[in-house]
Amino acid sequence: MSEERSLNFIEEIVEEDIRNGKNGGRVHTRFPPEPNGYLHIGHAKSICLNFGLALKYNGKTNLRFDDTNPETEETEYVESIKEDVKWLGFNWDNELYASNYFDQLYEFATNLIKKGLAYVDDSSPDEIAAQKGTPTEPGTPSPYRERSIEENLSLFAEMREGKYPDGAKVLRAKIDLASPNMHMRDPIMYRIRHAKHHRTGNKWCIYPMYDFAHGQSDSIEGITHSICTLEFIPHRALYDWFIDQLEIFPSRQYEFARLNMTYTVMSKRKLLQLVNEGFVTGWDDPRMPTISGLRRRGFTPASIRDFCDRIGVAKRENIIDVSLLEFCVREDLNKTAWRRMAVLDPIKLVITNYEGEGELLHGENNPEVEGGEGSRDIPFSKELWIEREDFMENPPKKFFRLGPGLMVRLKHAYIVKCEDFVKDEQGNIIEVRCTYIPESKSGQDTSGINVKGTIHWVSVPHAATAEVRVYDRLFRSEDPAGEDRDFKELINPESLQIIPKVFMEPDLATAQPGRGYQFIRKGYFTLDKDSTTENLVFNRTVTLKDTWAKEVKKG
RNA sequence: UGCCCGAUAGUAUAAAGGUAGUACAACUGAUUUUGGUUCAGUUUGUCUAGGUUCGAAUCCUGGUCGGGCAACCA
Repeated sequence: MSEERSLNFIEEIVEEDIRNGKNGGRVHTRFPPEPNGYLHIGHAKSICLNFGLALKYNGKTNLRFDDTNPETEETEYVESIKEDVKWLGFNWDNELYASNYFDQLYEFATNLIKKGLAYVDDSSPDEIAAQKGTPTEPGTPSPYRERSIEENLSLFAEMREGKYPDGAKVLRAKIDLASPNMHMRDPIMYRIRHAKHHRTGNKWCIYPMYDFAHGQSDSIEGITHSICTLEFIPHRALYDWFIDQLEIFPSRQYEFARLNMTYTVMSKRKLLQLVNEGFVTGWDDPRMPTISGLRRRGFTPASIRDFCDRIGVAKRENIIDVSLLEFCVREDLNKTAWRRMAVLDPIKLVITNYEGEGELLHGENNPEVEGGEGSRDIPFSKELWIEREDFMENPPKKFFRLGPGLMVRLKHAYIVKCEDFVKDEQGNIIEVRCTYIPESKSGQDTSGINVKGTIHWVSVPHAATAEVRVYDRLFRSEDPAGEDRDFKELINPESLQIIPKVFMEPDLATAQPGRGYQFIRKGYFTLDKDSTTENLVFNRTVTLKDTWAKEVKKG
């Protein structure tokens, strides 16, 4: 039933390559995270693209950690990345590390030295920066640029042996100091870092730079389509140059525009700041755009995959409306979440003419599915909690809820009519008094009465309680990273609202972790990892679409 | 002032010289025991100026605007 979809520009390239028999029609991609932070929704776009291509064209995808900078990388990040990729629903063909190739990379570097295409430079970082010139002026040669091959070879070996301190020397490619592409002006290939690496330990004290690791790793793995983001476009010339000079498998690099989303920051650096400076509780704070944050918030893998599918892949800078993500998760949860009732901001409703102990009513788990996926019992009694906002002393014309003399249906129960209400000394409504229509019982209504509104409720004596965490967008600005101010000043102070005691139907006391629940009329919720059997904690994933709220706003 | 990308409704994304379409958002209305869902519909677009062509979002030229490029980060 899949409707014909047009190809994105990368799929077009891949199909063109297959048609031409390039690489024997083989398609091999890779997802290459640096293990220096947690994955976010922007990475999900790249993951879906890379793994999606392999799935679509019967190819393979490697998970390769780009771990060439021991100072920022940690095993914790490796583990979280693996968990997130798996959770999104993808299986990699090989788990690999750029650090696997350190020996090979060292050989490659030596080869270039032997060809007179690389040299050891003793210049300081400042001197090298100065030697690069500016975009409009050519660079100038380092005084060490013309060292002999033999000298370079032995110096480079000494660098590896640990004879020099950090920063004393680097290995540079000898390319073109006048190139209009700054990246071709004798880029650094290796630097000295006496740092322990999370995988190779203290074996190395020289580490390759991105440009001398990424393309070579692609090539070693036989990657056919190396897909990265737009900022690497100027690196492509270098990527190709190294492959040409080394005469190794010609992987090809293609660039697409990274994902940006409204009301969100997406750089790992900024997300790290939010974590380190305590603006959020961690990488998996449900307000974070990280995969782990979204998971904890209650987003489903299917909804994120669907989102990535809908946003498309192109080369133009973009900023996706976060409401699309919300739409995707609502669409998925609407079909899968079990319906339950919970009252977040309670007032009491007393049914004055209801006699007896109460009764057990029934509600199907999921009205979107044939058969409702079974049902649960809902205890009903004379005293109920209802939502404060479902009663108004002086309701406007189109208010289909409770008010003096107004009737509503209690979901899965009876129609009630408001007869009276009670206020406290401050004038707050604390109780609504109603009569019910005994013949209006849900499913066997013979009353003939039609009411416009239905509200949710929870029986007072039977109610379970839980903490509910209500989230709003983390930033007040549509483009927090794009404004002049520090993005942290734009944090929404109301991004988290904790409701310590919410009344809910007792069935929710046995809610299952990882399952989505729709609290009828209030939104989608899921159990938080802080939840215990004694103290339930729910996160609000997303609200329901609320056309009434819009109506109210308009006045 | 150099080089490199890019420009289609509010936001994204199609149309490979031949009817500018789709999704989200917004707005109407119908249905509804969730003001949810579903359904029907409406509004809104090819950066600009020339050129090629029977015909241009698409090809060519100039301009405008936006973004990127000078980490021992990736």
